[in-house]
Amino acid sequence: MTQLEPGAVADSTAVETKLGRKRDHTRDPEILAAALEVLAETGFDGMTIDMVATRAKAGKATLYRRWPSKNELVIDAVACMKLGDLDQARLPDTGTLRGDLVAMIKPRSIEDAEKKMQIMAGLMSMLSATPEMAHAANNAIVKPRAEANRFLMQRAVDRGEISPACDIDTLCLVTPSMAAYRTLIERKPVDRDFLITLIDGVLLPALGLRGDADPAGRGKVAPPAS
Amino acid sequence: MTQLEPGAVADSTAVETKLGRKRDHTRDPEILAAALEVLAETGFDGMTIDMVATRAKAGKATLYRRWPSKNELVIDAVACMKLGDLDQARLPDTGTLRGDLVAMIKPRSIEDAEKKMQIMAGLMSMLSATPEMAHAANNAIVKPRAEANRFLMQRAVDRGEISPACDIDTLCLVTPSMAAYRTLIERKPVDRDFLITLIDGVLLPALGLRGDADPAGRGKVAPPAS
DNA sequence: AAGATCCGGAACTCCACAGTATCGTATAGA
DNA sequence: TCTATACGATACTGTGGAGTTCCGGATCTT
Repeated sequence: MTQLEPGAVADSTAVETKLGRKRDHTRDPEILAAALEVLAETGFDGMTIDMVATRAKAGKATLYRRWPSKNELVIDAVACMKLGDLDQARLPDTGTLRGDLVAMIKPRSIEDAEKKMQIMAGLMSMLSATPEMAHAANNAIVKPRAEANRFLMQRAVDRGEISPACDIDTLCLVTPSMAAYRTLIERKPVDRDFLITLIDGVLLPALGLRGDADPAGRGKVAPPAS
Repeated sequence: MTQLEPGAVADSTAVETKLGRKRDHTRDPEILAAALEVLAETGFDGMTIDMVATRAKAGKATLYRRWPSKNELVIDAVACMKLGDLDQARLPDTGTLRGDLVAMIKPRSIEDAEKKMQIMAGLMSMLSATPEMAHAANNAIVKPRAEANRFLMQRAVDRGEISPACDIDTLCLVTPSMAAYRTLIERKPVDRDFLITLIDGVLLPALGLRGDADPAGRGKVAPPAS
């Protein structure tokens, strides 16, 4: 094809080829992205190589030139998954733990997590058979979120907002676990209300803070932005 | 075959047949049990009708005489799944919430839950495509456990051990959710230590009780205003 | 322009499994 | 013993998808 849709992915086809022998497979990103999409929509078993190829506007042969099997392709796709904006440097810092936790609830973030959960659902059948897949999936999908929570909670400990005796290692998994459960099994939406309920009904009480009221004297409760 | 293994399932084949036209499919229980076993071991997509038939020492035709398709068989198997010993009448009553929660941790119960989780993992790929399956699975596998937790917590509220302001509806889902996450995604064992950690590190603190000690003052938790 | 390289598309093979059909046999009732 | 019924085993068919091969065309190199 001579031209690409302008909207989708930027034309990266004819970039590196001038380096003579350097011809790596420049279509990899599109293909991996397509694989993730199909994975989220149909699950691993429902997904066919043709679907991925078609979605990526690639030939099936191209996929097999790069990955030896469907399994490898999916593992690669999950491993190369972009992680979203969960870098510790970019996490909110509102002065209170509740403020931070609430500030992490953004439409963008929710949507991102939802898509990841769909992917996770599609991978479930594969997890028990392929341990490396289980590992890759956990690392790419849920661990980052748990780590972000742990960071926020640890900072709250450091500033004296919550007690160091709190079981942060366990508590930072509450939100990811219950969100996963809600999406994968209950099939209910993980929306803002649900997350607020988790924060005020589980996390903060467990940390010795009251739900949506300002605890001791520490000010700065971020207004739940409506 | 003339004889059956004595150990396995009691010979229920030649029981009802004397009722003339009453010949219902007396092998159903064995077949459904076999289906659940295979489901737990290989997942829905890896499971074949032959596996189930072989496991149940039945012919493939027998399965198709009873269920029109693989889908229906699995749905039936999950729906008919025995629920374990979670009847409210038989729940522990030790006098304290912590005592009750800890008393629910029994090897039998853990093992049972683990098997259910394996089945749930095998069903995941089916859930999005078959809503009735999602519903059946949730009802049969996790809801009973959440309901048991809710019952124990509500009793604790009634006896004044914890505040009525606590978000029991959410908290009764903490254990099932985090156990599911740990089994399905982290692939770690849900053992006694983990469950105790949940009770003392999340549930009781969130309910205003201290982890492993009895809160002398039993301070009423201030209701989340507004 | 000529040659080389890579890609998209499509046709092909092979195999596993869903679902069907057939047959021999065990059991129950007469 | 004779008949009927349900079952187990097995052979068979059809289909869908993994993986392979081939070809025409596009792009870059020389």
